[in-house]
Amino acid sequence: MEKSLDSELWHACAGGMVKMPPVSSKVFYFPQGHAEHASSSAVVDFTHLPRIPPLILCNVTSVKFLADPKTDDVYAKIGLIPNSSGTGLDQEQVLDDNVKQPPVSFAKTLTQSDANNGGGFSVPRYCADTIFPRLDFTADPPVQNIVAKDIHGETWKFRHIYRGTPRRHLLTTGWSAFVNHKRLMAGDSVVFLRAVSGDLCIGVRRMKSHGEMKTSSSGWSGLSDSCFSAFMIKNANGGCGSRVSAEMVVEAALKAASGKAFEVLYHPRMSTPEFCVMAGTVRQAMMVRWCGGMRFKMAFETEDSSRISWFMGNVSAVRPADTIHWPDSPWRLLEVAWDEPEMLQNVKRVSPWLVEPVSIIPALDLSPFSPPFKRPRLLQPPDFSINPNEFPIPKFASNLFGSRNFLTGYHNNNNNNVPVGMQGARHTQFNNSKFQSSARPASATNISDNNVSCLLTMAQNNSIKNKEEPKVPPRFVLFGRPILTEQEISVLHHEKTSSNDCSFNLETTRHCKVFMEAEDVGRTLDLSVLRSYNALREKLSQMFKLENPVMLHNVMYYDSQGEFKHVTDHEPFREFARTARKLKIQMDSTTSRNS
Amino acid sequence: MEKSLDSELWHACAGGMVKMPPVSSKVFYFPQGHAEHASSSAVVDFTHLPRIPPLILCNVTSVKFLADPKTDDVYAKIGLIPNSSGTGLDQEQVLDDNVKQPPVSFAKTLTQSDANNGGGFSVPRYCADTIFPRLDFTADPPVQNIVAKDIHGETWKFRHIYRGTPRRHLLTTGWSAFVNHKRLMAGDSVVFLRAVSGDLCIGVRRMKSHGEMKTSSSGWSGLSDSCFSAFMIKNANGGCGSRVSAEMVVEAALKAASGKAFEVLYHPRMSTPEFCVMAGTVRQAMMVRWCGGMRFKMAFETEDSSRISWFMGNVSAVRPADTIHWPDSPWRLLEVAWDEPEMLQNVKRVSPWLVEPVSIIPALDLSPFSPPFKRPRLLQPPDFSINPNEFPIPKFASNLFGSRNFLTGYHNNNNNNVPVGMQGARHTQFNNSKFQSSARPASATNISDNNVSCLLTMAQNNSIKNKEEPKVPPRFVLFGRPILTEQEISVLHHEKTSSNDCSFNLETTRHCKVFMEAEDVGRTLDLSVLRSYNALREKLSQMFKLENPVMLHNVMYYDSQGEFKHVTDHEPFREFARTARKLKIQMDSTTSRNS
DNA sequence: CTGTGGGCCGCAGGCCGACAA
DNA sequence: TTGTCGGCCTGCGGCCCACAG
Repeated sequence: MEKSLDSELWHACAGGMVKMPPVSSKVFYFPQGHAEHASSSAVVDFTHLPRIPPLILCNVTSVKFLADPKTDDVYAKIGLIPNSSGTGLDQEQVLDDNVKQPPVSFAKTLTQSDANNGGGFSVPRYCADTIFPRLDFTADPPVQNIVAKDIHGETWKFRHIYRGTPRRHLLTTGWSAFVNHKRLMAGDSVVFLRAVSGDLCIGVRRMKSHGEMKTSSSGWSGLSDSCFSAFMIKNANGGCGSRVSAEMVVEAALKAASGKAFEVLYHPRMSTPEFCVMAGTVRQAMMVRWCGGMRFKMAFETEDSSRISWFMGNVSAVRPADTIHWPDSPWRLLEVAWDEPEMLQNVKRVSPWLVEPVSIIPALDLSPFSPPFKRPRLLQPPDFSINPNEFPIPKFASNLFGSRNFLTGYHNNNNNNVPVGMQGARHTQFNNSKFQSSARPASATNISDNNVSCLLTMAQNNSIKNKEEPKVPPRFVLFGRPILTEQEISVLHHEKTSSNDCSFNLETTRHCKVFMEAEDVGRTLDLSVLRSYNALREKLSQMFKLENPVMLHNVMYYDSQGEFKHVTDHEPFREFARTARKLKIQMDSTTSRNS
Repeated sequence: MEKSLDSELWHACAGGMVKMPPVSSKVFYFPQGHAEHASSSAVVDFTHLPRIPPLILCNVTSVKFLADPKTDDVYAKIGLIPNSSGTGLDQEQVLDDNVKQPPVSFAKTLTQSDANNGGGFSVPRYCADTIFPRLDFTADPPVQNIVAKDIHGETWKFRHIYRGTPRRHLLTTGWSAFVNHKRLMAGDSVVFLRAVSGDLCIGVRRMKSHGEMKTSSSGWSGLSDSCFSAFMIKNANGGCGSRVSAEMVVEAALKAASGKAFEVLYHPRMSTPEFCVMAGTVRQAMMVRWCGGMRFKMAFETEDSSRISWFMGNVSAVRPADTIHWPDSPWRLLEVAWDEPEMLQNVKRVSPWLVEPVSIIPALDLSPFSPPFKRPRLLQPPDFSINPNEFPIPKFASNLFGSRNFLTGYHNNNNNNVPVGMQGARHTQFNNSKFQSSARPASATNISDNNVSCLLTMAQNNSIKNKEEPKVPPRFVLFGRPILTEQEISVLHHEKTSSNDCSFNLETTRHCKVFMEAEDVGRTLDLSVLRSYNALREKLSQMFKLENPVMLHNVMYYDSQGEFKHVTDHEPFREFARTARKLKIQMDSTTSRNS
């Protein structure tokens, strides 16, 4: 029943930043992080429990790669046993596993055209050339049927054709069925992968929901606060039972504290930091003498999961995240001030092993443009005392690593308090000198109302655009859903708030497809052919079978650039119709509803 | 959030046999019945709990009529508080509530054509005439939009048109949306109802799944064993969380036993008997000196939920259903042998208040034609001892009811072991003296073939004629009802007792209209135009789509004068056709049934 | 090279009368 | 009286090319 799925495809779906600890390796388990990860909006309450150490060294006994049967959401079940003997592989011993090349894969974020019900998928040439079976180009047109397995091992057939002027690769027949079955939307990604077995695989990566924008005003998916979790639970309610509950956290933490074997579930795409971290990684990070003002960089996945981006900031304080319950925990030990604070509003604290010190020069010299962190914090005692019983690593013991550590050379060149905390093989391509030369504080963007701000992504060339969200009454804000399961379709019903007022939540997926309550599933509203605001009113009136054209109180949408827009009859409507990605419409139908 | 829904529509959806106790009335709560009702295939386990009385007198503090938002499955939430003071209304005080006429409603089981995505719904004329708003027949075609509210108050709009050749009423536009939204299939029923407010309502009654037929080989839905429940749970699995769980039962039972207020959920369409029964009903039933061999009848809902039918049987034993856990419980006290055992295979035991003794004459006097029940059983100890603490009603204490009891006179006249156990308001129109005066053994009609006989009642003018049943094996005895209400007119069904043998119960009302089983409801058999016995045979054969003319073993009827007649091909048929009021026909169709 | 728009075609949804049960 | 069938029409899904960025 619970068979570990294909690890290659699993990792491709999980994203580039996810590295699962190998079996037999040593990790630190963080109950705090586990609680954060739990899909319960209520904070997991440890107060009534016996004291639990903030981090527990464990051996990894098993790792199962799993996926939600409905949503294809990947997650892992990790078997752990608290390690008192010190056996097990430390990080450097298992590098080979991590270093081995992943199989060739290609991820593409779906465009409107890919995701709309029009039919086809535009295959990037690189993907067709390197991953798909070779076409016979002597045929006219060159065409073949390809078969791809999804994460569950289900096979999907697609017609792959090379046609059009100019010629391009397309998936036609079969694609629409895949999109509908997986309920993909523009913005989601598909991953094609040629497994080492030779099988072609296809995976799904959901967009980090639009709802996230509203809740967190962050388009970033890397780290985020627990308010995210609240959203995702609600979202996953109708779904599987595989989410992490508060009870599971408590159970795991108690077992860990008492030395018993336990299991944890980890959802790599849930936007909370890993809570089972390779022991070596943590140890290295904690060898750094963290102090206020230190400059660092940290990797985040871009919104479309296609790339990794680095953000920079300064440590503004070093102190435990929860001084009451976890006074001696290194979890989220660092309070940080980002160079681009608007982008990462919800990331106030990070754990040391997630960041990498970059600055040779102490941060005290920052220019007036830098974010206003509090100087007094810099003067707080910079050394954070860790209970040596739990964390028996000397703070300045880089020499301990000796020549076995691939970072040694780097260390030796920077031994004047220089923080070092790289993790895994991920950053080997980094050219430090280059990075540091370009690292400078960004200008601080002042945001007046932080309840309604939105931040978006994300440009071609790794540059970040920031857009502020207009202030609107919250009831009109569309709370997007990343996925519509069969169950959820009817959740997306219209809500009759009063006798004369209907609020419809519509989601345009793709181009013009509108998901509505069950009876109207699949009905399409072709925004693109509508030339005017009034045309929209009439069209909606038709669709909902209202006797008179609806009064639209409010139409708001996110366009393809992630810009939040408010539509009125005075605005250029065509632009709306062309670019709307998600919208919410507040209708006033004083007439009763047909059908 | 949890607002009680429209009671009229709720009752229409729940079915004709469901009577909810009014607020302030007194009921007996049966933990055993509650456990049976629980949607858990695992038996609720009371063994580890403190002893709980088998029945607990409670006051009804609230009744909320609810429906599952997804499936429209109706259920009630009943607030109860154990009654120690004896306050609250007893049954007879609330008769008025029960007696009031239900609003006019019509249920139709969906045909393939109705449930197709082809589009429309064929409206039976009766429904269109009596329930829908009147069409303007001067228009061509006559057409209107009708609006109906579902159980949640949502409005649905349908185009109602009168067209086709020959003309018929149809619902077109809007119907498909309704079918899809409610996920209706052929075999499910819709209920149209004209509320007292004047609103048109539309409700849904799901088929008691196909599986049931196989599981139980019973088309009846009234009472059934728990094997039904197991199936229905499975059916409802995807549904709401409002089902009754074992935990809820335990909680309710504990609270009830300790005198605390509690709430129960009751799903009327789950095919388990009510476990909150009007106190008066239970008391009356328990005043009967139940003993083996007693003859009774019991009402069941027909498969299509459209009508109520009566089955007869004999009490084969009187003893608690669960001698170990509930040794002194009246719940399912009677072990019964049905006249038509194949029909009710799963109903082995019933509670006394669900059945009604029918025979005036002690079963000992039955003629040799009578069914061969075992004499020894009659000699078993007939008195069932009930713990007086829990059930403080003397067995022969009709005097306790005093003048408040409408049955008192009747009791007094029949104190020689005569079973009496009338229930509810159903029989209030019974005129006892009249009944008794006319009660005499009918001349035993000697029937050569005792496999086929029939008997009926009836009269024009509210007078009741009592006819003794011919002595025939009980399985073929149809027991008519003293009064035909408008509802009851179409009580009919056909029972396929074996592969080659169909037995049809037909009831003619008024002149010549014959209603038949679900698929044929409303089909008329115009007796008056039939000139011969053979014509009847052919006609019936047509109606039931039999390949050959049916063999009529027996046709018997009461005419408008209440005379009992036996029709053969030698009898004057025309007279039969003109005067028959009720009849039963036993067919022999050696040919198998079409369609 | 690849995203988007529009044309076009086939099919399913849905309304109809014919016909027979 | 009403269930089912086949016809017919419309609108949507889906495949195609043109064109532009």
